[in-house]
Amino acid sequence: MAQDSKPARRPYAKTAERRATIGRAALAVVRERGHRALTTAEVAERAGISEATMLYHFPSRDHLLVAALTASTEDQTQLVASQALSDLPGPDQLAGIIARDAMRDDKVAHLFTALSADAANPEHPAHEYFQDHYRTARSHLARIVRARQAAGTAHPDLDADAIARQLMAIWTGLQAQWLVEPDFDLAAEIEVAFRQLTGQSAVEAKRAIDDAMTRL
Amino acid sequence: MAQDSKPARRPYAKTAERRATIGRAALAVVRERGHRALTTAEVAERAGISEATMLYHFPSRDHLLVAALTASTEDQTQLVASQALSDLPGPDQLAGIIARDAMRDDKVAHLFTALSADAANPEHPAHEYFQDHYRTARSHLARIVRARQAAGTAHPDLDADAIARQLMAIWTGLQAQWLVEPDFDLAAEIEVAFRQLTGQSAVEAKRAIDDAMTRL
DNA sequence: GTCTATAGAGTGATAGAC
DNA sequence: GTCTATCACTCTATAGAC
Repeated sequence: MAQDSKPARRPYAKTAERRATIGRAALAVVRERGHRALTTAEVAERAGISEATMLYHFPSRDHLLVAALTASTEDQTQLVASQALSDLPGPDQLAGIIARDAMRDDKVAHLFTALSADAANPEHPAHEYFQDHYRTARSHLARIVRARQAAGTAHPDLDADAIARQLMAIWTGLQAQWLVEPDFDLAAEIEVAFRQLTGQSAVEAKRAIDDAMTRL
Repeated sequence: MAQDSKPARRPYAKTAERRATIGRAALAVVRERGHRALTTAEVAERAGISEATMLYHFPSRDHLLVAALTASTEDQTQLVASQALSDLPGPDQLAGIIARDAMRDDKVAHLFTALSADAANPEHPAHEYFQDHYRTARSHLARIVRARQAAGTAHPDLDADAIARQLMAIWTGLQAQWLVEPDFDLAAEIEVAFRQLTGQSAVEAKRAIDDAMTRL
């Protein structure tokens, strides 16, 4: 591997910036019109560049939609961070915050659900995104569950990884139902389900047993 | 309402038949090529009619996809009925049977997930289908949960309707995850989650308490 | 109800200059 | 890296005769 005689160019910083700009523009379009109405032309216009240039950075419309989702994920992370939370926030609190945001603006949730379906195709740009997203979210949730187990507010026998997968499933599943029939409180239902699955009730049952034993 | 002088034509029986034929044809295409590759031309060819005629019965490709899903639902009902089940099969058993079928042939599951996303749009033909589907499936599951509560194999304090919604959510949510990363046993995970949510463990905990009390 | 034939229609994506 | 201009097009969906 011979070294190049010239110092390497580094346009990458600028590229990252531009990609971010395009991603925000795509997200803005999704929020205003919904992902179905997003066209490459409009995103390019919003980003202040030509369509061809944009397609240089994101080679297809689908890549653009994934970029919008990625930008939205950053916003959600910000949102959670902005909330004053206890030292050890439960999975239900985290999900509740994000779900309440989704209820205010369902366009992004709609995009999420649509792409999660496309992601089944390994060729689709959303495939890799969702592999990462699920993995990251699950490990995040599992860590929280383990912390709560250590703190005694979750049943110690639970398999944190298995529970994390279930939490993600019920979260996305309820959201998909809610998008079709928004006749229930999505955030509240998610919180209840999360508490049930993280074994709050099991812990209570165990405490009841312990109490009974103590009274012996 | 004056009566017609001529006896009314009744092409409707034939129409229903034809619609069924087209639905099966659409399902066949989905199973072989996946819903993304389905074209109106191929479905018409399989059904042995012209494309225009088919579009007379199903005015758009999306209607066709919904018809395929409907046909598949019939098959699932058949499948469940064909199994020798105990008098009071648990929700986990029912879902397990269908999920195991989905693992054998993921094309229909993929279609289901994709349309469930489209169903968020009230204009989309899948909207009504999914409203019905969710409602029907939930009431079915709720009935089973209530029966099990009566039989003492589910915790009596559970809200059957709320649980049913959670069951549907975790079912479809796990399936969506599995389509992206088929690295776990979908049916087994669904069964475990169903048992957890229908309060099997809560019942066990309660029994432990009762046992403890008895030993007093 | 069924068919032949047609065309709309929007859109994603590319070639090639600067 | 950026832009102008243009292509390529695959399907869907309709018009209108039988």
